[in-house]
Formats: sequence, C-alpha cells, structure tokens
Amino acid sequence: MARPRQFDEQNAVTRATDLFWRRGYNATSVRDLGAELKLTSSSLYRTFTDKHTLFLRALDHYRATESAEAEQRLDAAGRPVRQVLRDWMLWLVSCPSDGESARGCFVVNTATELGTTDAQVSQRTEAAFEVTRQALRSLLHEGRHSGELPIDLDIDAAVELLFTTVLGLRVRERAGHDLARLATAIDAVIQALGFTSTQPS
Amino acid sequence: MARPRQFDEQNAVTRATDLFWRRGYNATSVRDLGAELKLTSSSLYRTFTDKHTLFLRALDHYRATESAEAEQRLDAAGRPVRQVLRDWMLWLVSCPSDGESARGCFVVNTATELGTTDAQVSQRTEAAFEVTRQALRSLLHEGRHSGELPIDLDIDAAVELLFTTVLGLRVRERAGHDLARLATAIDAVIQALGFTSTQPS
DNA sequence: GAACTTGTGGAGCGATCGTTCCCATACTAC
DNA sequence: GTAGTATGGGAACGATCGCTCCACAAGTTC
Repeated sequence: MARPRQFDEQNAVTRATDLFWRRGYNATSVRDLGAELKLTSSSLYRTFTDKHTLFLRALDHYRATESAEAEQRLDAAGRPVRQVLRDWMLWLVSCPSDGESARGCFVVNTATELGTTDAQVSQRTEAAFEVTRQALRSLLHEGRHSGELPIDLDIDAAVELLFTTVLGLRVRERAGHDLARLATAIDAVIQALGFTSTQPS
Repeated sequence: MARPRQFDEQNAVTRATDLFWRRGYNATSVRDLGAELKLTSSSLYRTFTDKHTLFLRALDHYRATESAEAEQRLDAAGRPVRQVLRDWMLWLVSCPSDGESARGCFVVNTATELGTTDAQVSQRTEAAFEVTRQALRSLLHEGRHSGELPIDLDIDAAVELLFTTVLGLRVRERAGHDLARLATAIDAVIQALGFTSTQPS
C-alpha cells in the first residue's frame, strides 16, 4: 500500500538472534544490532518496537529453529535409542561456533544472565526446557518399550539426570572446554542408563 | 600516615561479590556498587582501580570463600564417599538465595556471560573448574580405594560426568528449578557411579 | 499526473555509563 | 600548633545508552 521494505524481516531476526546469542542481552547495544542487521534505528524501532521485544523475538526464533532441530534429532524414528541419544548430545556440543567464541545454548545463556528477574524471558526459557524434557522422556519410554532399556528404569530420574547433564554440557561448550572431555561425559551418562544391548553405536 | 579509611575493604569486596553474583558483570553499574558498598566513586576507584579490576577481586574472593567451602565439604575425612557426595551436591543446590532471585554459581554465571572473551576472567573460571574436578577425582579415588566404589570404575569418565552434572545443577538452581527435581538428578548420578554398599545415606 | 501511505536516514533527545578531578576533611608526624 | 598526606563527598567529563522525531524517499491508488 506504500513504500515497501528494503530489508527482509526474517533475515533481520536471524542476525539479531546470532548477536544476542553470542554476546548476551546486556552486552548487545541497539547500535550493534543496527550495524549487524543493516538497519537504521528508526526502521528497527518501527519494526520491532524496542530492544526487549526484539530479544523476545530472537528467543522465539531460536526455539523455532535451533531448539526445533534439536527435538527433531531426538526423534528415534526406528533407530536405536542409544545411538539417537549419543548422536544428539555429540551434535549439541559440537555446534558450529563459526569463528569468534563458542556460543553455547542461547536459552541456557539467557536463563543464567537474566535468571528469574524477567518474567517474559523466563517463561520462554522454562517452556524451552520443558520441551526438551518431554522429548527425552518420550525417547526413554520408547527405549524401555523396545527393550533397549531395562523395564524397571526410573524414567523420571533418568530424565532429570539427562537434562541436567545436557545443561552442564552446554555451559562447558560455551566455556570452550575440550570436546573429548565432553564426549567422555556423554558416554558416561549413556552408560549410566543401563542399556541392555551393548552393541557399538 | 594520614586520614584512615572509614570503610572495611574486605567487607566492600564481599558486598561487591554478592552484587556481581546476583546481577552479573554488565548489569551491575559502578553507581550500583557505590550504593551497595557505601562508597563514593572516588574511594571506589582509588581502592579498586576500576570496575573490571573490582570484578576480578570479586571472583577471587568468591573462590577463596564459597569455592573453598565447597571443596572443604568434598573432603571425605572418613565419612562414606557416597554420603559426602550426596550432601555436597544437595548443599550446592540449596545455597541460601537470601531474598531476591537465586544466585546460582558465580563462576558458572560468569563463564556463560563473559564466555571466553575475557582472558583474565576465563583464566580464573577455568582454574576454579579445575580445582573442583581435582577434588572430585580425589574423592572418587578414595571411594575406590576404600571399596565403596567398584575397583574397575573409570574415574576419568566419572569425574567428567559428575562435574558436568554439577554445572547443570548450578544452572538449574539459578533458573529457579524445583529442588525436588534437582535432588532426583543428584540421586540418579550417584546411583550411576555404582556404589557397592547401598546402605541408606 | 496528484494524493496518500509507509520506510529510510540521521540528527538528537534525556539518561546513564565508566571514570576523573577538585577540595574540604581528618588523621599522623613533628 | 603546623605541615604533610590520604580519604570522602560530589560535581562533572566525554561517551554511549535506549529511544524519538522529522524531513525526505519510494512506493500504491486513483
């Protein structure tokens, strides 16, 4: 109906997500965002209201892409549960850290930086956490049903252990820890689940 | 030789540590610090050089107090290793969150906020992590030596698993997760170590 | 073409950032 | 008491913060 946009809004959100992901909320200024998204501040504010709202958009975008891919990779689809779990965790800690420093997990970084002080943010981080927990729960149920996992496995406990371990792995990835050590932790937690068939994965 | 200080430097560092711990580096302004430490900016800068240096002092103070207590609590001193480990982790996640929001672990919060971008900071966080890993390693060796843990326990793997789990617990504490669920994760990781004597701890 | 609507560029708002400076103050040394 | 010295209080520096405003550009509708 009038002058069309010269930029792609979705692409801008993607770039904003990457910047917030790497630097965190407080360390990313609106001018940084403008430079990275190639937007003037007027376009940025007209389109995204303000910095905080754009951050929420970035969080939502992350969940819709990165988190969604993670959950997709947790879908067994007939493959051995042990292998799915192992590949998934290895994939988590070897995420592309394209140049600069390791990014870790945007949700984990955000949860620790903004803690429980921002209701809109913590509602999103908690929702993301819950989705992962449910995906893990489903996978373990499938493993127990198929006989890969012991019938008396305490799934609630196993989910808590796996989920907690994953958060730890994400922190260690962000901190730049040696991938080999993270792989050791991954194999250890998988062994802890007590898979019955110990075929190599 | 001249006018004496009206404030206790050590107490000021303690208060600064608490503030940085709760809010992080970027979200804590020098004026916030001045108000909390009851210092004017001139005294603050004369004593602590600048914000970044004070932050390093706070990190060092944290390691010398909180981290030191954590490592002391990891010293078996004749008690069953299983009990030491369990009490230690429960203590970690039920740290006093005196009012306001949960503080988590200052080292973990710092490592995720500043990542690997600040060499002086990451050198300290990595050193703190290494001390914890070594304390865990010693405890596991003791458990294996006393027969509490299986003789063929892979201690390297167990250390990586425990350490990673602990980082995850700290994140979840910061995020305000239910203590009962964290306790479930703790019991699960302890069970994973395969203690031989299963007496109640 | 004219009228209208929306995006763009950029100056600039008030507030706050980390930091410095000045001076009165309060103590020691003699 | 006097001289010397480090501190405490606080104004104020330049830079940057998040954000607003406005004139102009670039389209659509008729």
